[in-house]
Amino acid sequence: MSVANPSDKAVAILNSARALMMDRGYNGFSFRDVAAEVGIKSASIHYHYATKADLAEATAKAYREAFSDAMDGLVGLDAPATLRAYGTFFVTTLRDQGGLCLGGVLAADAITLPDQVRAEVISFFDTQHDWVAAVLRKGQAEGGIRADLDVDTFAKVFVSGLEGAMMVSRGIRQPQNLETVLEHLILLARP
Amino acid sequence: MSVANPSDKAVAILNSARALMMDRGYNGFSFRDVAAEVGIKSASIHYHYATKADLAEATAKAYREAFSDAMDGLVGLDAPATLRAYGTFFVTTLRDQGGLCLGGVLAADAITLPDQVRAEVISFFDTQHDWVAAVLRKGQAEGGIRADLDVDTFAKVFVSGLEGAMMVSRGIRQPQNLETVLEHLILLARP
DNA sequence: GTCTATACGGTGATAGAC
DNA sequence: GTCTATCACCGTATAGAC
Repeated sequence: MSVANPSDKAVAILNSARALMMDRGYNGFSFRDVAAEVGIKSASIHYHYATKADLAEATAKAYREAFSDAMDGLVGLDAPATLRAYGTFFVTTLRDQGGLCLGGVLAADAITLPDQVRAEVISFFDTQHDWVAAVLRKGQAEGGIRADLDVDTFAKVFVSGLEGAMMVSRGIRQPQNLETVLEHLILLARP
Repeated sequence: MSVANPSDKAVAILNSARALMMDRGYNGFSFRDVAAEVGIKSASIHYHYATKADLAEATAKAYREAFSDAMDGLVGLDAPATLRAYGTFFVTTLRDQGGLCLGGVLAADAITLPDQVRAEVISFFDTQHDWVAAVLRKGQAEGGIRADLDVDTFAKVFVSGLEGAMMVSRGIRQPQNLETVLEHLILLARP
């Protein structure tokens, strides 16, 4: 059922673009790739998204919002467990889809991105850094996080550590390396 | 002077390919880009390197060897200072050339890489992890590194943290963020 | 060693029929 | 909304003259 507002096809295109970009980056996917997955012709995609920049921008925005919703769903856990659940988003993506974080992929491609997509990347990491820092701050108050930690800086180490570990782990064909890095990062934050 | 063994042009092509790949990734540079920089036609590149895969492989191999030589030059420093000098390789690359580590860029592009290039990526990170772990182990013996640290795991956190921070820092247009992450990683390793 | 010329597939994008 | 047809590139790669 459901009335399907922004058109089912538009959503299908967005999902396909997201999966392809997480796998191969902005320069590694084409309208024809998306068309083949969705079951339409590449020309038809332009009806929903005028340009590749528009498609990538919409994809990045939807990803950022969905990621924020997922983070907001992490309640009722102490700080270390929250960090673990957050990191498990990355672990699951790599293990189940073989893909990277869309934010990280686009950051790597940043130089070649249209401005509007680049702006989404900046917004994505601002959100991530702020959210992780807030978790750490609460953890310090509860005693689960080292009291002498600079939370804003450690948040950046944590996020960049996970992003880098995703790429390196996939690159060296050792996906389980990501989990190792995640657990060690959490360990470093504990008292 | 100098007799110039592997042909000056071949070296110039390699250097151009390295800079372009560090900036835009494997799928973001072309034979025509290299040709324009070196001052020849793109067809002439094929005389030195038959295919793009061959060129990328040779570039990655030269990068890995040059990086190893640079690491071997870091002697006479204690462990924290060695880690700082190592991390400064990354900081300098980002600040002076605006480029990323070639290993990290290729890891991000790993899915789309020819096998021979992918193999170089694996070799690169094996070298990095082993070298950093050895520095940490020596540091533990000297007392400059936390004795309870799992050096093999922290080495991976350190390398992935720098790789991720390079991409994120450039992506959000805050290159100085890389230095912040580097210093914090060193701090976390100290007793 | 480098050139010109060219082959040939992939790419984003548009026009216009249905 | 989706299609076919087409465009104007750009990509790697090759053949053969110089």
